Amino acid sequence: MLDPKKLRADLNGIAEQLKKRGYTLDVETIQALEADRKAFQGKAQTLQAERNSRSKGIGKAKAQGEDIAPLLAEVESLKAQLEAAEQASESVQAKLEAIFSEVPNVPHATTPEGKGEEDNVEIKRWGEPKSYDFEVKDHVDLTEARGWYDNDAAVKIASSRFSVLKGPLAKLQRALTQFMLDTHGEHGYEEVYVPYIVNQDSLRGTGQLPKFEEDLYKLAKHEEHDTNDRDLYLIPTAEVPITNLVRDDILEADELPLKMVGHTPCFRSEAGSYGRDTRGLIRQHQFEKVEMVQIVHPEQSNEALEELTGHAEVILQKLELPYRLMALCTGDIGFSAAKTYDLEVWLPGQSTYREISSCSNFEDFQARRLMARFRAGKGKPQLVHTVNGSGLAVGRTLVAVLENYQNSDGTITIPEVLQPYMGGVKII
RNA sequence: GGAGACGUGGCCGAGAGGCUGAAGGCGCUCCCCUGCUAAGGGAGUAUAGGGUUUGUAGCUCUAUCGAGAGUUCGAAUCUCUCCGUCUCCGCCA
Repeated sequence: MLDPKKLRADLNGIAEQLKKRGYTLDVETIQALEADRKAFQGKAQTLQAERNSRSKGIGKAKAQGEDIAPLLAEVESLKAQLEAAEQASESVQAKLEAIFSEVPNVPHATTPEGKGEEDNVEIKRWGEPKSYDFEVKDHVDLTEARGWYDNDAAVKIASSRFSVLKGPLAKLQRALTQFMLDTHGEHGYEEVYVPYIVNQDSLRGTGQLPKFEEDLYKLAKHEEHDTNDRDLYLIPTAEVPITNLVRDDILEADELPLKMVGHTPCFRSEAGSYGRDTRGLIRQHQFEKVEMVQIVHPEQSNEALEELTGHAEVILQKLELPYRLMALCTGDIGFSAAKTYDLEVWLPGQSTYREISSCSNFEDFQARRLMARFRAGKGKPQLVHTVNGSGLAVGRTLVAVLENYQNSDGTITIPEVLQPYMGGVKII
């Protein structure tokens, strides 16, 4: 969420910046509501003050044994007015809150301007796509024939867009996960294990709600057993539980930066993507991801994004997978992000670069919702900045390893850094 | 799953319809005293929002005692729902 004070102070300026990302801020509606808010809230508070002081008067009068009947009658008339004023004030504030909560973050000055994917800017390339003296296969062909990838079984036990992996393939995925976690551990991230199911407050904190509910899996409540009124969801990314670790916290300045890494499955309904990437492991309802999160001092978030992106790159470099680094343009960055880098890995099976990591600086946009703050010295608590990124999407990394390391006979060479995690096996 | 107890500021802990945004203690900050150390004395020490304002300063108002709803002129205190913690029993990887 953006700072309501800043929004108020510079509504048109912010509208201008949001326009860069293709978002039109309804300035007039907000101005009208703000005027109402000011009026109603002020009135409600004045009446509250009035009631409070009179009620105190009644207490004192009663203590001195005076007749309080006339005083009671006086306050009685206040009551209806107060209730009306409170209601009006609350209703205006709820309307503003609803609008504000759907306003995306303001892009960072260094985020390139553009309308969509095609305007993203390539920052650099690393590694050369290999040339093969045989016809390359994609990851499905490489693994299905050997009985390691079974789409039909996944459909049988769940539905489309799930996968069953077996034998060396399942093990390779686990090896990748371990390798990533260990590497980030060396980068100074604390490994965390977190719930895969979260409540609405957590999803609001990181910005998935209220706007993107359709992308989430919501758990059904058991009619008889569940007495609570709490809605729970499967996590779409470990960003949600990990970032929410600092929700409602006031950290000490010297605790920053907080660096955490975690591995979780991610669950996405992929509601808007029917028909896209239906083949193989690219776009699944359930996939594995290693996620890095940094909670940082506001002045450090730009550097932190560069650093964290670099940490994601290290994984690709150690795996010797060719990739390119893209700066997403204003039209393509996510709702909560001020700046985002995507890492795209080379996939020989598709002869193209595909997104394998997304690293973003959210500045204080998430922190405001989360009420994640820190205290510098004796000063008032101020909001932290949050930065996160995939390090990496394990399922897609698996695809990349399979396709980039394939041999003419259909076997897969295991990248050197993964061999210790595969019990020394060099080829599968 | 059954039975009971409980949830108050950074922490501990009083409070049981009005004088309580909250006693007291610990911790922390500043000041005084004191050869050093130790001890002692004094002051301060929640968060959010609104108004005022050039101001994240000051002043002022409002809200907050797990969360929400209710009763009341008035709720930390009474009622209800939910969340959570603890103890005992049962079950369990």
